[in-house]
Amino acid sequence: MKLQVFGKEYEVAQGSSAGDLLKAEFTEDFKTFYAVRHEDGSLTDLFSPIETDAVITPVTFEDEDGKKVFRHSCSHLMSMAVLQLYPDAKIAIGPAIENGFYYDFDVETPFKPDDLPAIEKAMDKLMRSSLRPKRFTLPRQEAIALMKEKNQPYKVELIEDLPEDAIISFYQMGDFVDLCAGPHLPNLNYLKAFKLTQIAGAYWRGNENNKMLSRIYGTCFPNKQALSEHLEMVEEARKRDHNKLGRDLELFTTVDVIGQGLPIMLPKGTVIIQTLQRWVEDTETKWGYLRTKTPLLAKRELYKISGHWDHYRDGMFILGDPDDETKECFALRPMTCPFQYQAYLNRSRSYRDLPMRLGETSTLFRNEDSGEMHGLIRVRQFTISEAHLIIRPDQLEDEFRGCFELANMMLETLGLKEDCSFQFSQWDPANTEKYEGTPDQWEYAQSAMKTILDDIGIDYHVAKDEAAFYGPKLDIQIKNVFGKEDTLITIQIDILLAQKFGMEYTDSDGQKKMPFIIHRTSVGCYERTLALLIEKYAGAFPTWLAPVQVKVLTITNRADDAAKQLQQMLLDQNLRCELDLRNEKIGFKIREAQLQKIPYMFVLGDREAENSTVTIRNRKGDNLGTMPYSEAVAMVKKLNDDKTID
RNA sequence: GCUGAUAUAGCUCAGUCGGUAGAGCGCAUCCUUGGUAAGGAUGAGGUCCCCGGUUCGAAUCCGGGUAUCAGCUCCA
Repeated sequence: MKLQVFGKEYEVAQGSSAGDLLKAEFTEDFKTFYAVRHEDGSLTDLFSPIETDAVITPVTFEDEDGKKVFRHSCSHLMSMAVLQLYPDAKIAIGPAIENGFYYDFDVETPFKPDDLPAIEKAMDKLMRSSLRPKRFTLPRQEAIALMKEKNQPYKVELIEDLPEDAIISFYQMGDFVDLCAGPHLPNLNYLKAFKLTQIAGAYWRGNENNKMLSRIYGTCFPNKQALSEHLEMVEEARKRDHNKLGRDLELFTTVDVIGQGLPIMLPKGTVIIQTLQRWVEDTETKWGYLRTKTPLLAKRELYKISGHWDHYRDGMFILGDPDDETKECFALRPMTCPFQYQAYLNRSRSYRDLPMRLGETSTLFRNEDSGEMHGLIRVRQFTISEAHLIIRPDQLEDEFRGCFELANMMLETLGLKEDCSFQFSQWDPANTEKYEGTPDQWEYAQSAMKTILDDIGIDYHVAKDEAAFYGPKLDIQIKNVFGKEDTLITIQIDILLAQKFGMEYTDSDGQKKMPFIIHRTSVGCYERTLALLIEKYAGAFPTWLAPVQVKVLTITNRADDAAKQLQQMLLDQNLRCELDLRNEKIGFKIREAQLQKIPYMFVLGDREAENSTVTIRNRKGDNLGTMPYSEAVAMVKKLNDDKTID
């Protein structure tokens, strides 16, 4: 039998394993090999016998697949340790994930953080026992019988869901047997550096109607140093967490009497949001948008027309009894669409009026479940730069492209572009109760969007069953500091709602026709955008966004009048400036300004004041030299106006 | 909504066995008026998250709520 590794061919005996060969030929590297990948991409264990000629590549920790094998093996190790300590535990699933692994258990009382050290200790002991896993397969009925015998009902359920002809494989280490497709490390003693990181509840099979299991998360690395480096990195990332940093920098706060998901923007946070908002509104105006200002609430009847009453009632704040048809009932708006359509419907429209781009800085209310809120990322009231473009069908491509370009320009200006990815959110034909419209209409809208996206040439991934109920979306996704992904910007094609609202235009041929609508945002909702900016810049915002752009520090109070004069010069240029006239040492004042992450410090003593000059320091503390007031002000003014990412 | 954890001064935290609370930083006042990472002194500041219960007595024990955090689920 022939095995080809790293382009070289070896003759091996029938029934020997890839590991046997690798161990003999690559003694030095052998310990870094975790499993092998075959030409078709499939993975097998190092210790499984090879049945046919094959071309194999060893996978290592550097390899995504290798990481998975490594960490999945560690989840088995943990599961083994848990069963040792809690023999009655029922084991569910235990995959490798992005930075580690988890395993779900059904136990009498959920695990507590205090339980983890004991589990880690048991894992350590098992690791040192140098157990080698053994793989075997069973026919379906025997597989079920084995798992019943081991009293593992979740595994029985998993096997029952496998196809009739599936090969059902198990891995055994001592008494511990787990249903598993593999592959696994050849020996437990590879797992020298692991750490159990947290405990959480998680529904069996991710369905909230199922029982909640107790999940233990962990991570592992090939050596202790890599593990501690990783843990340190996570710790560093936590320091950028907007929910902590944003409060420390006095950008926002929350109060329990106001309620969950309802942050209070403090003056500094408000300045950033206001700066963003003015920029977005001005830019949209330049790009041909008109603006509306529509009510924050409406009678239930409006939402019945739009479909929100049927599709989104649970997510709305309702004022009044929704079931009493004899009385008025209002709801706070969860989006602006049906309100803005009324502006279009104000009079009859001609094809010459289109495209009509209606923008609104709109505050929305969504009644999220209590556990969903997170800092400024997920809130119950937020403000979004929303717009609806009412267009003729022949304008769809140009207008969609325009929306994309606008969003792209804004992401670039904010410096967030490099962190974004694109998601094409489509409907699910199998889940029709969630969506309005016919399959033909969806087919039309989705293929139109696909053509445009392919034409623009962006890299996107398709997400089924993620569309809006009225149409497909291009979602621009961004990851926060913990790697959790959220939608920042969305551009949606809607060929359904115009009809519901009786929106039409008179075409050049005199016929009444139905317009298409593009729903879109240009930057994400301001709260979420602020959160991401805090994390992106670790609170050290580009000068144009910084809540305080310049702090004027005096070395002696003899410079106070000059400092006030300098501040006024900055304020006259619409720059944001604070004074620090306290009788503190200048080093102390500089340090404090640095902690506040203020981009520029203008340091003023009486010697400078005499000549109307000032010494400039940046937020790192670097001395940028001494220059006349006018020059210093102009420098900041330029950064501000150019929206430079400095 | 679900599982778990947490809640003490503006912030970070300590508070033993149930006996009405402390530190550092910050803040205020005064001294210091200076040259690049914490000058000195003095002082103010607490509904120990809220409501109930047990107790002679609750920050502490019990129940219920609220908020915050992590994760799950959800995010039209």
